[in-house]
Amino acid sequence: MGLNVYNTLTRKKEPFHPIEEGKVRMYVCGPTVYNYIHIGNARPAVVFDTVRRYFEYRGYKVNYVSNFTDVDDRLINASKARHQSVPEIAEQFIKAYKEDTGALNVQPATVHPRATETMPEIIAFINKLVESGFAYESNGDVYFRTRKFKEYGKLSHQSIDDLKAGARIQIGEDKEDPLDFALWKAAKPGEIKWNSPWGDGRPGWHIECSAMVEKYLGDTIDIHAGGTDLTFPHHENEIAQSESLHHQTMAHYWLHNGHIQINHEKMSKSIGNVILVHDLIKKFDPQVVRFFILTVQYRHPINFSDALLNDAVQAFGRLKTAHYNLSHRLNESESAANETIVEKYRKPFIEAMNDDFNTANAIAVLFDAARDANIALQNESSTIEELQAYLQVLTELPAVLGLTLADDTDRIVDRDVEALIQNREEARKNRAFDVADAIRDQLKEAGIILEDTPQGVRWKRGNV
RNA sequence: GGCGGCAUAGCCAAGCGGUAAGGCACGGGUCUGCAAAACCCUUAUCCCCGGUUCGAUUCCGGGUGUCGCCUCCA
Repeated sequence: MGLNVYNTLTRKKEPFHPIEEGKVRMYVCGPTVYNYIHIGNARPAVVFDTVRRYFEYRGYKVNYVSNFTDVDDRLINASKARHQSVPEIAEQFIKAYKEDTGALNVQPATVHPRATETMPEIIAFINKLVESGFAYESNGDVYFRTRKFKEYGKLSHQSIDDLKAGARIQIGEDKEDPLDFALWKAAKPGEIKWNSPWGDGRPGWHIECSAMVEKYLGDTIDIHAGGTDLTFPHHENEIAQSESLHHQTMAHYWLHNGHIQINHEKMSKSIGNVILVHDLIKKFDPQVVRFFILTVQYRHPINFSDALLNDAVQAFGRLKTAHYNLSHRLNESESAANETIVEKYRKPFIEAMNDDFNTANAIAVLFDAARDANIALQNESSTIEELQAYLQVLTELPAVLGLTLADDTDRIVDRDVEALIQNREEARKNRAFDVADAIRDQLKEAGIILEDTPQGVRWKRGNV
């Protein structure tokens, strides 16, 4: 069975067929860089990074493009508030974005285009729309003639007349129709601006994505993705712009991730419940945050809370412990993994991911492997090849999800600790358990937890 | 008002025609000098009412609850 993906356009799961054999062209709408990213921004980054990793795992070459919106109203407002220029603010938060997503083990995109660096293409795009009658200039602004694009509403499955009720015209706008949207906005005095055939100004939000997709990926791409809220109007508008110009499908598959909620309600500034990644990863291991995000199918909403994250800490710890205990037992020994065992978990994992990237089920396979590994670990007759296979499974499969179970703590202990462990072993041999237990308590105070196993003492760092 | 998602054990979450994966927590047990880690066992009238079917958590209709988009918010 091949890969099936849920397509917002058709509201169905469809078999995935790339335009070009063995290659995937995908575009993911990126952030507006006027602040640190919140966990809602992190979800698409993590989810679609996982999609990308899975494609690569299956042998595809992925051209992954994700933009930075580095000029818009919010950046201009931030610029005024902070008395910094728009480029300065953008630069600062692009850097922060890379740090935060990097911590979540999100790989950099193949290309991260910026709106301000795509200006010639954006202006040319608008120009062609004006020439073909799909757009018109009005007092220095340029608007898209929405009704002229007959398929408008096909992505969000809304009829144009239903949409009309919700459309509004802002003060100062001069549209022919309330549904029309801005491609270019005339600069107000003092605002950052670029020269264009319609006077100084800056691009509207939707046009940058159309221009970037065209520039970096072509007229038709495989996958276009983003948060569910982007379905309308952002993606609908992108389709209108690109397809009225190119006369061909903009993207074959439209993927949208569900939102993150706090206490079962929307995370928003007005409610004051926004959680920044920047802050969250001070409290929780970023890997756990990524793991937690992936425990839920990407299209469904996720509720966030410390209690839920703490459960995830426990769950993820179980996986890490299994990996660590395998490594400890295998120590330095180099041996081939038993392929039959590896396949036993690889197969259901792939099956899960093939079903619209069902990471929840994929993670369940990881837990099955961990349990079986623990059993094998207790069984004295287990062969090195078998144990090596479990280690392989618990390395290879998590990596597809962007997770690493390998122990990353500092394994170097100072000589005093080393000596204490030795002393305790001596004491235990002599059945001087009070002495041994005292040493164990002492080390526990110092954050080192000892575990006795048939293969000798094993230690790990831990709090309490 | 238009469009859509969701409702499964104490909690989180898969499954989506043949009487329920996985995780966290709780309780009991095994192993251990004692622990730790681990393993085993235990825990579900799948929101309600109709319908289709030999059979429905799974499909259809209705209802209730809940979340969201229709405001350049991922």
